[in-house]
Amino acid sequence: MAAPSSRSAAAADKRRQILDAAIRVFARQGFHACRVSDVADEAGVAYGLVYHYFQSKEEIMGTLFTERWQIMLDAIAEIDRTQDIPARDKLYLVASFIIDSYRHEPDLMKVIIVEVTRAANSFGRTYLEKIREAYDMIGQIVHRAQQDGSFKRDISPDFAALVFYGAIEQLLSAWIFDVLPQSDEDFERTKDLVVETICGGLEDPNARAAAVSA
Amino acid sequence: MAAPSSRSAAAADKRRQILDAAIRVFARQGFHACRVSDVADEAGVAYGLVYHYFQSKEEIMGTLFTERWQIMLDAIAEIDRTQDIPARDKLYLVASFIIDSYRHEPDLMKVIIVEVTRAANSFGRTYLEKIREAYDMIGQIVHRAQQDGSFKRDISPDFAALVFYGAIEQLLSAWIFDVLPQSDEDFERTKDLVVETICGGLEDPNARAAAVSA
Amino acid sequence: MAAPSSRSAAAADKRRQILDAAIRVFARQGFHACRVSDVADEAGVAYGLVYHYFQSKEEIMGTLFTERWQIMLDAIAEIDRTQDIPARDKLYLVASFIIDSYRHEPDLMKVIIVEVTRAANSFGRTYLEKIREAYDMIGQIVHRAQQDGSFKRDISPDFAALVFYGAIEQLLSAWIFDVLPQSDEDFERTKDLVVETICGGLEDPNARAAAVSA
Amino acid sequence: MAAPSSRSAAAADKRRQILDAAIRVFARQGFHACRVSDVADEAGVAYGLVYHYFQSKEEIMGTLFTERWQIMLDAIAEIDRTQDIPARDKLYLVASFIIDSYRHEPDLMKVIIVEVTRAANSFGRTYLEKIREAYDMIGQIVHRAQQDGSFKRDISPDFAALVFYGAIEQLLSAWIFDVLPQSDEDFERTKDLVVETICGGLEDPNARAAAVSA
DNA sequence: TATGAATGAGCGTTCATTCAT
DNA sequence: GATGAATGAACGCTCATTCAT
Repeated sequence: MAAPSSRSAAAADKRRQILDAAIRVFARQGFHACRVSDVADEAGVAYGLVYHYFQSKEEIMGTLFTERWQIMLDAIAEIDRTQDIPARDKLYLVASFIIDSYRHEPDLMKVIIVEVTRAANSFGRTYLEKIREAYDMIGQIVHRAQQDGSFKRDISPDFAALVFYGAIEQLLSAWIFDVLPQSDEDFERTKDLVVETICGGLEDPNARAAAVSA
Repeated sequence: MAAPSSRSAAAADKRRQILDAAIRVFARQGFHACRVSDVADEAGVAYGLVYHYFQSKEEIMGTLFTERWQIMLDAIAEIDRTQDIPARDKLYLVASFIIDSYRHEPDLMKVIIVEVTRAANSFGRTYLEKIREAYDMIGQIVHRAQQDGSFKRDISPDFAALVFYGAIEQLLSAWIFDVLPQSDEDFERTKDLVVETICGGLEDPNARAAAVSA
Repeated sequence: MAAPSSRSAAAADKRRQILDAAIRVFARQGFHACRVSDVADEAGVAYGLVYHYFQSKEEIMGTLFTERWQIMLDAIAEIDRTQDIPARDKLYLVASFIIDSYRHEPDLMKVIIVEVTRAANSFGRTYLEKIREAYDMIGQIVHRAQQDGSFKRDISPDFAALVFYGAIEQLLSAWIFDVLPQSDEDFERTKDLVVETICGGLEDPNARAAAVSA
Repeated sequence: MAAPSSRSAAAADKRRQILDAAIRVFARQGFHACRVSDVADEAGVAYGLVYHYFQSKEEIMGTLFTERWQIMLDAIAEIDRTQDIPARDKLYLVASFIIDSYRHEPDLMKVIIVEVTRAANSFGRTYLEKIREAYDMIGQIVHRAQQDGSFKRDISPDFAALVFYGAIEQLLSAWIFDVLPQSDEDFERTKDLVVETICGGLEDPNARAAAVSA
């Protein structure tokens, strides 16, 4: 394909600059605490240009969320589509994708988590349907695992999805709040542990078996 | 008369009226989207009276959170203090207390969850220490269960606490978003299931055993 | 005369307490920057009691000014009435009275100078007539001195009064601003010097005489 | 075209419009009694534009004072720098400059005198150092006159400066209060008289000589 | 007389959005 | 596309004053 004309390429650049600046500013100050001029300043563009590319401050946030969330939805769908791997491994891949997203783009993920998925009074409500698509796909994974007998059937898939996603989001929040260490090793161990906790449970099966047999 | 002096009683009443009104208004409109005058109107008092009892809009929120969160901390401490009941049952009681809090005071719990514990850019940061006290106590319960052998030792107590609390908060969020049914039966089943999921895991132990033995 | 009943005496006490507190508060914070409650707190009385004794915050200021200014007017009138002392000595007595007023009641004088006589946009306008009475009396002293030949006739008495009073007020301002030393000796020397300056002039008469004779 | 670029010229115009409007509004209503919207209305600009050019209402006042006071300081410095004119003539030029400032820009000078130099509790304190620079320069003029023998040495230059400036300010206040006539002739005569009073004194030297010789 | 809770108008400031150039 | 001046509605907070007790 032919490269876009330099004019539109430059335009796309400016638009991207604004979005990238918004990620940093929203992450640093929070959506409500920052001004549109802060975004423009961070992007190094004129105030009014923000309104040339976006209808409103909200639209910037919406663009950031929609772009990124769709990437995650696609990734989960891809994971789910893969045949012949156990549900536990699929959940591991989902956790892995989300945690790596945070690892590689902490500002963007912070913004999405803090300002959208956990903000029930503002964007959370607005993008509820998109957010739920993620839960639904996770629920699908659980559902199939129950069909093939690997997961217990007494926990509804939707419920399991909420618990699984809630656990991951809480871990991301802890990183965002800077109350958990964030080395590469920590990220990797967290992937294992969250899946182990949700799939395997906290209880020691031997202890239980022992208690039963006793 | 048994009633307290009419003066101080009336004063306390007005303060309470304002706090109760704030719960409803914050729950309905969100902290940032509502005005102080909305709270005053809802309480049926003059604008200025709000500032007679509270220094700022923030202080109202802080008062609501601190009051209620302390009740929860006390309840968890009490549960933890009880001897001779299994960790799983302690976690059940914790989940039960939180879920019943929501059941009986949904507006207040909505406000606390949405505006404080999940609001990393505003009150969440401010009250981080208080919030973490809850995680710590849950972590203590897990820690003792690992000591007595009932819980596996390969998951750190702090990690387990985050997962457990995150799961519950996500369930509350689902109710707040009105995407889960909220009958008494639903609340009761949720208590069981969240504990069963976190403690027992999603996987079918028999399937695993079968797979292993196969 | 019989003493007032204890009730009215107590009442007078409270009123006085409020006035004295107002002097301190107005001096410390300024009339506009302080609240009525600051005055009540300083006086150790209930908020509402201030409004029992005074119609408004302005009335407190007015009372303070009127009380004190009248004392000064009476003093100047008394000085002026005295026969057989030179005009220069009368002006010395006037300067002395004002400076001693500041020496003994700096807060009260600060309030009167800063909040009334120099506040052209508020109380200064309101009490203009009372303020001018002081100028007029000083003008009278000058006028008589011109009649008896001790003062030159080419400077109008009103003009001379403005200059004389303006000089004193500027000196008080310097003390209020704390840019001039305030020992008893400083106060005494100032009395002499301000009169010497205004009556005798800054120029060295010998130098002038020498220049003329040269 | 000889005019500056329309953009920056327009911008500068608006800023000037606001400052000029502020002079009129502050003079008419007083700084504290007027609202920012009064200034905007008087300037014929939108409310928010005031905050585009100035950080706060206080900054407008500060800008007006600083601009104008510096002009006066420069003028006094220039007068002081002139060689070979008697101190009395230098003081005449200083008085002349200040009085002409009032004559030509009465609103601005009213604002500066009433809201800054005589407002010990607000701007007066803030700009104390700048205000004192004027006194210091006047004191310098007196100091040199004492060195060359034309002025008596028993009055400290700082003291003389306060008396001189205080006298002028009191005269300006009288004009501001509208209690002195303000024809061109009045302004001119006042220049002479204030210098004659302060330098030559109120007393008739002949009378004194006569008294002494008698 | 004494209290302090109750009232509500008023104002400085912010900032998303628009628009002329 | 790009700029940044211009707009004005909105809101938190203050505080003089009133009033029920």
